[in-house]
Amino acid sequence: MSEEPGPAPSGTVDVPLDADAFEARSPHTLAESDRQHAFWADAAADAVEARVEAAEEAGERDPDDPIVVKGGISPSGVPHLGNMNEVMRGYFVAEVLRERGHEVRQVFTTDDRDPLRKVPRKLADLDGNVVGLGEVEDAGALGRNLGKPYTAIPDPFGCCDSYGDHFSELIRRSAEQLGVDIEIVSNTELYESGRLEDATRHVLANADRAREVLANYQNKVDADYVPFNPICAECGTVTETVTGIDLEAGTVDYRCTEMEAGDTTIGGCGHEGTATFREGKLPWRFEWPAQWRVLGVDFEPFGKDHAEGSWPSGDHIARAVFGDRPPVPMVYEWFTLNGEPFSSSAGNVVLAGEVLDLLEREVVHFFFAKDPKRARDFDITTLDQLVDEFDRFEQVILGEVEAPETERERAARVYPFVVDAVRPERVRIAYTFAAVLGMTDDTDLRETMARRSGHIPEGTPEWAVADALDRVPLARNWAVRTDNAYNYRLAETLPAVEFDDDTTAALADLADRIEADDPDDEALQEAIYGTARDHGVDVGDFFTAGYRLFLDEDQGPRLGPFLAALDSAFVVRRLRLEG
RNA sequence: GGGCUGAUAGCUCAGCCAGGCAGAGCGUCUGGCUCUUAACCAGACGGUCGAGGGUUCAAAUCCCUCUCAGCCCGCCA
Repeated sequence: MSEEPGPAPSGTVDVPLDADAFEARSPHTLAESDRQHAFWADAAADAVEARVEAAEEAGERDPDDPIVVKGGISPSGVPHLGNMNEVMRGYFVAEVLRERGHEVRQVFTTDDRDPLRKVPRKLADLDGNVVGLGEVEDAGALGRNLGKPYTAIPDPFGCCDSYGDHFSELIRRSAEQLGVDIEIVSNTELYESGRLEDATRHVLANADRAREVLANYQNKVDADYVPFNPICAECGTVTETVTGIDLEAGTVDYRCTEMEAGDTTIGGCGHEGTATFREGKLPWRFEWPAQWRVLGVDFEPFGKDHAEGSWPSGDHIARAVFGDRPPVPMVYEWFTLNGEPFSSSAGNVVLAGEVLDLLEREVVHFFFAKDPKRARDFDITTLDQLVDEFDRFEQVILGEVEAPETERERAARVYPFVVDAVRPERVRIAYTFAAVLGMTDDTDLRETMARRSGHIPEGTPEWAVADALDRVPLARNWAVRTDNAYNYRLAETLPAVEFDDDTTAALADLADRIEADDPDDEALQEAIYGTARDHGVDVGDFFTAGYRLFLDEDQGPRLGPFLAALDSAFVVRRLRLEG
């Protein structure tokens, strides 16, 4: 197998093939930004605008074309919150560019032609419920499909056309739940439709150049290396032994040999055949630049794992092999979950949908709007702190609290990208208190308690009341999930209690006072103290008796306002130990 | 071993580009509210800005060295 070396592709003549002479662009775009911004997405947007301008001046790009922001992952398993960086980081840059008057498309490649390299231990159904491998119908089928593209493997849940489609659908749903409109592009579809055919032909036509450049980054590249992996027509695995190339016909000849896949070696079937350029895939290091070319990508964020390997080689290959201008890169740090790395196999995952059962979308956006250069822990036990931080951030921009100049500037710039609309009349119930309100499922009672406690001021518009109360089920879910100090439940029926005679008499007395005067929250609080004193009951013990009676706990929220907010007939009955 | 990125109050984080009094919130403590009770108000406590050195009138900020953590330096993606 030998190719005529041919002339260098246009646009690549000045690009050195040696990595020492090439000098890849640093992907740490934010750190290198020459302008200070309150919001990191502005710094990224500056770089994108500079790229677009340069490309237009060079005649490489039509000024009428929209700017393209891309992200992408393999649909290899459960798409967790950390994976959503690929969606959310690009989203903020896209929104900033839109605000600056650009038309922007946010595309997302699902790299579904990648081969399955190991059997996942955890899967998730389309509703986002994580299940163990053993819980699906034919778990063994996955093991028999090692080495095949995700889109060529049956969906273990039987609901989608393939394994790849299943997890791509989960990614799509997650993005939708986060309120981000992405155009999902199936990599398999790019190959099968022929959209990647020219790029594939180009790489193979310049195979010497491709080899020489990639050899800077990967040791296994030798004279026999062919930058194309055909799919075996016999066994369906992605294989790598190419024995001949026919550029004219757009085919390669191959022999299906064994292939290293992580720790395991996937045996080839030995089949010898011919595959078209649509029946295989480019190796990742070429595929990424090929996607940039075909989709016209201007900006691409990626995790720190790509910063030192894939990015420099991708930058180099785009320029030296394709003669293309690579997109503006941006490295983001990874998240951890509850202090540990996200790990599907260890079960340390949380999906976007699950998070949205605990937090308003705005709060999740707020989390993703923080500086991507910093590794962050998403700690479920302290979500109240995150929400408090968001609430304050909101109060700062609305001028409701004093704050240092820098904090005000940052809030003013970032806030509009985090919320759907800036609504000064909105009301937030403190997250922990919202969790406490979740002690009852009675929504009217929740509202009454929120109003009486001052969390919902007089004159709040109806929509704002409804929005504020929407936090209650979220905070309740959190309290239940973490089983923390805010996990109260209003005792629907009389708990098993035993009080001494003085306490019983005092409770009955308190019932009488409530029945007679219908005291407001402060008056009721006073009445509790007064009653305890009158009957010679220790105040602390009396409060505990109250919490026992209504919550079946030893502690609780401020008792006066709490009881005042409840239906008084119910309170009287309970105090008399009648039910 | 080499490279990249990060480290600021108990916790969550601003400030660093372009040097100018060490900041915010939460938590804690104290006090207030006729009142031990997770909602409210006031105040206080809390710092070797990871360590050391250099430049400078002045360093969290700029430079160098080091420590720790994550990632990359096989293959794959």
